[in-house]
Amino acid sequence: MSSSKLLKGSLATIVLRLLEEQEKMYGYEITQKVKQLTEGEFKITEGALYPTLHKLEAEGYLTTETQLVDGRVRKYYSLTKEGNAEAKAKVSELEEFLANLQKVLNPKLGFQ
Amino acid sequence: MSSSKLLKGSLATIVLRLLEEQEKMYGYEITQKVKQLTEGEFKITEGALYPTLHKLEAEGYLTTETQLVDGRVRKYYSLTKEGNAEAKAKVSELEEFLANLQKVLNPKLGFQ
DNA sequence: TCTTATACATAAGAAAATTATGTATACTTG
DNA sequence: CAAGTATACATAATTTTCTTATGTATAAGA
Repeated sequence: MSSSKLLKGSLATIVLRLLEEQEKMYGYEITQKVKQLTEGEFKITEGALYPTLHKLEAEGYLTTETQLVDGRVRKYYSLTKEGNAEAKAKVSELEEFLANLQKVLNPKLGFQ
Repeated sequence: MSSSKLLKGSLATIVLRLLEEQEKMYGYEITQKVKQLTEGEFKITEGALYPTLHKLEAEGYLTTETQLVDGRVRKYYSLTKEGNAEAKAKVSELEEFLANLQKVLNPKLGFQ
């Protein structure tokens, strides 16, 4: 994820979350969707995305299906049953993390 | 930061933010403060914290002052003028990042 | 006396990015 | 029609930022 180099470790969660919302997505589509949702702020790099997709597939969370569209290959990814559970787990783990991060960033009440 | 291995890249921001709130803090104190603010959820490891403090000092964002308290050495860190600006910059950068992350995690309205 | 807490530090290794590079097709524009 | 941009995949080298392990040292509590 470029454009801020923050939040390393959230890419897999983002991918899983998007696939909860949309049955099948291919890599390039994911980069464009994230770009669109964040109005250009997040730019997922291919060097980060493809290894992440391959890893999630190797772990059994995603399955693939290749299609030829307009003379170009597209590799569609979908959640497996385990991937669905993993998506829920990762998203709530991330949300808990973000809630705790807020506590540290806004410690107004925490300091006496 | 242990306990979730998420959010790599936010530790320096957390340190700068805490020092905005509290003039002087020493390393161990920072680990305890974060632990307290997150009710034990974030455990900043020394292997992550000390190199981060040293880097921020080398970059001119922090100054140090060593004190001997109860027979033990404490190295207090404070924000420099540049550190103050960097703290504001890093915190708002992180907050923008979090806002964008929310857009991706809750894309209900983004999908047609 | 032994364990836990306080307090610093560094080194080896792992994880997860960035940056660079490569291949290939389709579309647009001068 | 040539060149650049967009689409679409992939991998390798490097960098950043952690975790884990280790080391030193003092103080307090059991």
